[in-house]
Amino acid sequence: MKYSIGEVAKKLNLTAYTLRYYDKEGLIPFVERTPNGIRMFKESDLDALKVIECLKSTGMPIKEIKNFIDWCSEGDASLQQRYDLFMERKATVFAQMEELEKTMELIEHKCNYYKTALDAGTEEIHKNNKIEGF
Amino acid sequence: MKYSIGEVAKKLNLTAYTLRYYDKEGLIPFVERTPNGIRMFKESDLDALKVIECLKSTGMPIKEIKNFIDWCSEGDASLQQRYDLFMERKATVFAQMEELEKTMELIEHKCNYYKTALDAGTEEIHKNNKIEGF
DNA sequence: ATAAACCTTATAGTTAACTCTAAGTCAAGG
DNA sequence: CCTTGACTTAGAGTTAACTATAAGGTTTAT
Repeated sequence: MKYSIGEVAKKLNLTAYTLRYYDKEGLIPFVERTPNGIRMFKESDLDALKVIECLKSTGMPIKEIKNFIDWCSEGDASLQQRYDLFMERKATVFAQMEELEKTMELIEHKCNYYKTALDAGTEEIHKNNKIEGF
Repeated sequence: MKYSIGEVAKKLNLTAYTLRYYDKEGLIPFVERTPNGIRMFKESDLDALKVIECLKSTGMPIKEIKNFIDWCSEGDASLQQRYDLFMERKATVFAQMEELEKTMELIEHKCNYYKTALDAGTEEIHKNNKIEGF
């Protein structure tokens, strides 16, 4: 099964513009074309795009993702680099999770703060509390 | 205890440029000045900045954060809006956590994939596996 | 008293990641 | 045959969030 750029855009919740931009940036050099130049995405191309989106969601910039794509076409010589890359990403994502936990704690604290204030009808209820200044 | 813009920048791991930018965007209207116009940050201003950084880390754009800051100076009339804002943020952060879990799963899968390939000396080891295409 | 190290303003420049426009090609349906 | 709609390219425009510059003022240490 092959897909047009519009179909892939829909499937992956991207735009055709974005996919052409990725192509221009060298992220999807493996996508084949019809004789008249139209991109034909294979199933494996979709898998690759999912990995690209995964890396992007970890905050990796497109230029670094391109390095990884380049390594992929270098074959076994780059296996160590690619392993290292994912191990480093794993650490990054772990740090992001911890960061997000802390964010959640403050958000929940604020939810409670405003719930209490709302129940009391005024924020004054917190004004004695030296810890909660804002 | 009062702090200069440079001290606050260091404390919160921002730059003085960023803090002046926040001020220009109306994020910190409560920061007072010396008679000759120099910003003097109070302890409570640091707390406010921490909340701003927290909201920012949830992906909230600066203009929306400004709305919240405006609500804060409106007093009790905006308690409901502020409560709603944090409840909505809570849902957002929860969704981000779930997203990050999925990302982590794919990353860990890739770590294993490359570990196996590295041990075998070649990526060929995965070529029979129809599920793992990339 | 003079240089270093801060601060101020207004405004211009940068960066990443899109996002869109213009001009044109191509295949299918009425 | 001709229109519709999806595709192509090159290149320009957008946006958010900084980031830096220029020109100048103030405070502190020698």
